[in-house]
Amino acid sequence: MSKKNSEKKELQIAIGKQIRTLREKKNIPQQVLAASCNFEKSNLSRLEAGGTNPTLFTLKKIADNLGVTLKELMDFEI
Amino acid sequence: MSKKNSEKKELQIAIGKQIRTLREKKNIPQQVLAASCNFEKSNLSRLEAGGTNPTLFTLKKIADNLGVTLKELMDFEI
DNA sequence: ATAGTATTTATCATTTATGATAACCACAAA
DNA sequence: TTTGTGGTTATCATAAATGATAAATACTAT
Repeated sequence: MSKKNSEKKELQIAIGKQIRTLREKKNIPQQVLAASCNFEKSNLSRLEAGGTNPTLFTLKKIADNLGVTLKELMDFEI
Repeated sequence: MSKKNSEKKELQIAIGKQIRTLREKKNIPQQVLAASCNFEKSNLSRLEAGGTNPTLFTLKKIADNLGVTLKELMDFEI
């Protein structure tokens, strides 16, 4: 695995944790957040686990449905 | 075109403008930023024009090479 | 006119995010 | 036990982001 790809993976894990943290802070189940974002719970689980490199639009839907701005969603460490 | 897709397009245009604004503020040519991010100038042009919905990793590379945080990169309207 | 720099646009191949479904695990409550 | 809730994991197809190349436009300077 190249350096590039491990950086990518780290980033995915970081955003996943950030989403999970914000979601749990609001006591919203994955199912509920996923539904309001119009995606499957399985796919949100994958995202929170760091399994994908989300697009901006995906992040925007999540931010909106968590009641935070994109800027706030991006406020996490490396 | 669905509402969903026009929202997506608006978002793409907004992030494109934001990247261009930050890049021009630093007087960095597309070519140079693209090279430091390891992608083609043509693809950066496409991105700044709102032609794609970038992934988080792409945004991170751009933020890093513009000398801003992801949070700062996401500080734009809509 | 020519050369150099910056950008745009089009196109095509490849990789990957997302959509979608299903089966599974853990736990608590009836 | 069974039912319900919350979450995970695997898999597959499809849409789309990215990689890569080429050609065109625009503008400046020599």
